[in-house]
Amino acid sequence: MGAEGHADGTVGKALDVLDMVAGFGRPVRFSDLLTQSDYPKATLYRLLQTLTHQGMLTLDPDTGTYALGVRLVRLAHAAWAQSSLAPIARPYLDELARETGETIHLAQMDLGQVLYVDKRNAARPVEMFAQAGKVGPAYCTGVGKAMLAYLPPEALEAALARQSFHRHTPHTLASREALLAELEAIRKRGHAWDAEEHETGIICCAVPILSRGGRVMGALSVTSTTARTTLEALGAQAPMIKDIAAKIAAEAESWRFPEQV
Amino acid sequence: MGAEGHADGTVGKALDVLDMVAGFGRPVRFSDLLTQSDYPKATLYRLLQTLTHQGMLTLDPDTGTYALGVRLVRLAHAAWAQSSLAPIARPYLDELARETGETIHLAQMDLGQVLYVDKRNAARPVEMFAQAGKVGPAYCTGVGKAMLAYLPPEALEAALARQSFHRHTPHTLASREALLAELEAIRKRGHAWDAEEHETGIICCAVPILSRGGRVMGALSVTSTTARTTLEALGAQAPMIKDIAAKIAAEAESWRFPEQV
DNA sequence: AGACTAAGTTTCAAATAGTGAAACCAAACG
DNA sequence: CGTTTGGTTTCACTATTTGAAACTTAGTCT
Repeated sequence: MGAEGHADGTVGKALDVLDMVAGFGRPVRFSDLLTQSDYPKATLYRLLQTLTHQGMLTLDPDTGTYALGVRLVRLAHAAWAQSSLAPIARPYLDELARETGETIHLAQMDLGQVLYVDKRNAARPVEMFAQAGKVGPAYCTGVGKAMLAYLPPEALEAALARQSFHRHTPHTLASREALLAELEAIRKRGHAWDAEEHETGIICCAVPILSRGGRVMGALSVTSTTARTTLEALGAQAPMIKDIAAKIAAEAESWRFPEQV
Repeated sequence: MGAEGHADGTVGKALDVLDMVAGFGRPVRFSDLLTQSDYPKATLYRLLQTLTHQGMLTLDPDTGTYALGVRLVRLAHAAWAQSSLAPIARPYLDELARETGETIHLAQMDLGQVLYVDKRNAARPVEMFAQAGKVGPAYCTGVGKAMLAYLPPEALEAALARQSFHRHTPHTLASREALLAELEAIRKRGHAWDAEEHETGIICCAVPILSRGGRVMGALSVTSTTARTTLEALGAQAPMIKDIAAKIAAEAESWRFPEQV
């Protein structure tokens, strides 16, 4: 993590620092950040000061460590409520979870990565904050591939450039070419598989959530294990998943959902 | 909403804009923001552009409206996990909810306002994102007063300056003086009441979560209704609530929790 | 103790990035 | 078809940001 591309302006740098702090996943000291970043000492120092003053970071005076501030949590609540599909999709996810009894994921695209914005766990009650907000790779997950397949050329290109193509399992499509072929197949088929490409034993069936104009708004998936079911059996559910995705899309449409990269 | 005090530097302004967009609670057009803010057209325009480019905002090309971006959701996940008391307090909240059967709130201080970081609803299962992240007034809520009472002088002063002292109910302490007297009483008593000061019929008992050094880390409250119970009955629970708060504090201490304003 | 080192904070002139009034453009309106 | 409304771009002016280096603590080692 860290070492972002090119941050435009002071704001970009500040946000970059924010990401960096987030990346550590624990309170960090000034010097930790200094070694990570390319910013010179004084610059980084002032950025941290500003962010702290703004409440985006908090500084523990005793240990001299920085952590993400609560202002972020507040902003995020608003972000989740207004900018993600989650609040709209909520009742539909419940329905799908009831119908299938499997794990449900709702995801959106965030800078070439998959961002899970909501989830239903087969057994447990929902625990949102703890689950949503996680990110995952796009090239080897059902939701990721479902979205990639319907991205417009430039956006796809940008997303592909950000894929790492790590071979998680023997089934992972670990090259650009293999992935492109699969995307073509997904467009033909209308839904995406995850055939143990990310984790052995885990399979899923995913469909994109498309606006009327064909814009990718997100993706929806039903996940299970090879122990419990097969790809074919999951595939039988595809029409229902597609149906739910369409309902979500229709409702989101009326909210005129903004474009995702 | 909007019209923040004085934003230091470009970063401050950008974050200010972010807050403003969040404040609307729906996608906003450029001109909506323009009328709200004091920033001149061009400045606001460039800020929006930068934020959009950074993924903190998204711009719907069709409607020309801005909404909070998904990057925030991602950041928030990290913030919630690493910087709030919530993950630590989780099991204790469960315990308290089981014991009391009432609604439980866990809050922290955010720029003079109360930020709810977790919640247990008497009946329903937890629904985090939808509930946490909300803010409320400090001067007329149990958790707010519990925290104010133990703030160091300068921080209290800063917080007081941000209170609006709106008279929500006939019981609201709607002046600085009345509030200060109550804070003194809270310190004596060791816990705070909300005696229908925010909403008629709603009462609660709240205690601060204090670090070993006496720093305010957050507050914990048990809420009920006048229909179901009385302040006195709630007061009987105070020792237990305090006990749980102490446990949370102790565990947080080992994580060396950072200072809150 | 005294000398060394690591970690964080401050300085200051140079350079860059941000500012905002005003001009411009485009689409919607009457 | 001229006008208004809403959004984008320009450009000279300025304030902010920059970062090497100097400085200050607070530990550590001998």
